[in-house]
Amino acid sequence: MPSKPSRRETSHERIVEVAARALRRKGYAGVGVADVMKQAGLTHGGFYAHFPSRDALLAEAVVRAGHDGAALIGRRISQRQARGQNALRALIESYLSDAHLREVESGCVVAALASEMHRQTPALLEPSAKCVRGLIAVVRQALPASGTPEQAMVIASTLVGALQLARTLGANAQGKALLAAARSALLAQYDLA
Amino acid sequence: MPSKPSRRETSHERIVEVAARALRRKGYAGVGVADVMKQAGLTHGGFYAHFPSRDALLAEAVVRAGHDGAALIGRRISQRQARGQNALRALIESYLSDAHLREVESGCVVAALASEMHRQTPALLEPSAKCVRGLIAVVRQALPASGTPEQAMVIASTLVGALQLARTLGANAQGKALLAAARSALLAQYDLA
DNA sequence: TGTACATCAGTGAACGCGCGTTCACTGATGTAC
DNA sequence: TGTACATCAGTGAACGCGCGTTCACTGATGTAC
Repeated sequence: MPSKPSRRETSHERIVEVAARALRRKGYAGVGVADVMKQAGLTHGGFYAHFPSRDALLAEAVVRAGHDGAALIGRRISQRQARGQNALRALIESYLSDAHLREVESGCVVAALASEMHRQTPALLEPSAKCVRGLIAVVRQALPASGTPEQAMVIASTLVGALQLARTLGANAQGKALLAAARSALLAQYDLA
Repeated sequence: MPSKPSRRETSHERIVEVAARALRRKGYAGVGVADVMKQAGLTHGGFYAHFPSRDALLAEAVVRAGHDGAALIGRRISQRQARGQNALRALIESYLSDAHLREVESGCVVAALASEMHRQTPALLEPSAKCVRGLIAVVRQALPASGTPEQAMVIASTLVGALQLARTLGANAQGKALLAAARSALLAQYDLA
């Protein structure tokens, strides 16, 4: 069993958690050392006792955001499955929900950052690409046994694209209409309507 | 007919063009005044004779990037149609081509910026959202007469998402495989395979 | 259990750099005659 | 067509601010006896 975490460990944890949220809300460039430390209840000077550089924090934050986002969606999917819903339908309706449209900072990191990922340095690109592969793997698991890896990639693309376009149009009628269109198209395509 | 543009006008034009490319290559935050002016063959001091602020340049650059990207894809589509290809197929194969995977700075601005758009100030969000609507309209026009606005939104989502995920995985086997999967899935769905 | 000391997480002032912005000045364009 | 002058685009130095990073110091945690 894990022993009680040290003061240092709990601080580290808190910093990464704050950064993982800031990352999704404001993008890679939007994560500031002083800001993150303040939100974690610390002063900026102590930062370098935890991380060698801002980039090192970002790398941890990407991984953390990936796990957190996946966990949130995972819980939503489980709830729906507990009510007897098919796995793929649960994924589609959770991912393309009005809630996820609004929850940028706690939602899927791929939807939050996809267009910025490819221009990051290798130290950030690698964990970011891992998040993309992770999302595709999640979709793959929700597919019926007959599902192919190619289908998983295409569904992941539609999920990410639809959420991003909807967020740009706004959490209003326009954005919600786009999400609804994507939901029903995907459900129809897999005979889940 | 338009008269010969003044020195001022050609400079302005050049600045916006450079900015529109920088915007797609490096994102909203990556467009620097000094950098853009230098690439346009000018010194940074002269910037404020052309624009009241960096934000004003960005607003023009978003619009310009939208037009430029659409024009490039438009030319590719026309070429394919001239060879007798169906409009929708031409769009899908142009947008999800290996060339577009690499051409970030001259390609579709929505794919280049979608995950950052929703966090911009209204002055930038508005033209950005217009780019999204423009892309959906382009898809709509490529659809057969029986096509619905909802179908256009979903196809646009898949195009944007697939290009972004492929770019994150890299312009290598992985990225190209994702693009190919999205291409054949969309073509199959509309009986164009 | 209590005291003395060593270790260590966190503080806050300071530094340097990059970037947006300003401004006095220069050199080129173009108009008047 | 040529000259004199006014206008205007562009130059480059300078300013202020924010941000990542450093560092000497403080106060809390925890160990030894």
